[in-house]
Amino acid sequence: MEILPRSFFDRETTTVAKELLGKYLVHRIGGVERIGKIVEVEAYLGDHDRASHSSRGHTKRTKIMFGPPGHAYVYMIYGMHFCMNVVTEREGHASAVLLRALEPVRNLEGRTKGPGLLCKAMHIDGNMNGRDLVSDDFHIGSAGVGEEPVIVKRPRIGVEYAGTWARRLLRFYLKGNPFISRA
DNA sequence: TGCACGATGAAC
DNA sequence: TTCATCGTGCAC
Repeated sequence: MEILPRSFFDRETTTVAKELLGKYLVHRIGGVERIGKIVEVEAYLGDHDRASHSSRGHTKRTKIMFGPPGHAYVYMIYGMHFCMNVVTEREGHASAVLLRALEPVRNLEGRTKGPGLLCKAMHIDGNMNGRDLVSDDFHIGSAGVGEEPVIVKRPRIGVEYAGTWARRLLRFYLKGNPFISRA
């Protein structure tokens, strides 16, 4: 398995989002290596995207999104769950890809369908915010070229407040995969 | 300093 | 459909 380089993330966000499908999220902590295949993601395009946290501007919470690509943006939602994003595009362009569901591959216990459950199963919490994903113990891995996946495009979940941005087809998942958070 | 509200998940 | 639960952003 090959660690994806920073150049992978330094590209247009929807391209990165679609190409993350079928890749592997790897997290090694406390001597345990956990691996899950990414099967569902959402793209958040930048501070012009009304559904994106970065649309509020450069704040303490969103500063990671404004930073260089290839880093983890992890935030707490509803006071009890964590969600993980991968920061994309050049520094200053506040875009990211939310990881929504994983197919368990190695050492994953519990469910992985949904951004909060995914983080729990991978032992990802607020301490991981800002971590560089181009690293040995926390990264996205590629198992090499496989056959071209069939990708389904849908509106993003839980962003109804975002006006026309709520209708954009920026949620992507692998067609037919049983670990999608919801059809 | 106070307050409304989530890029959710689970229970009912 | 309702609710748990708290950090963030913005109003005052």
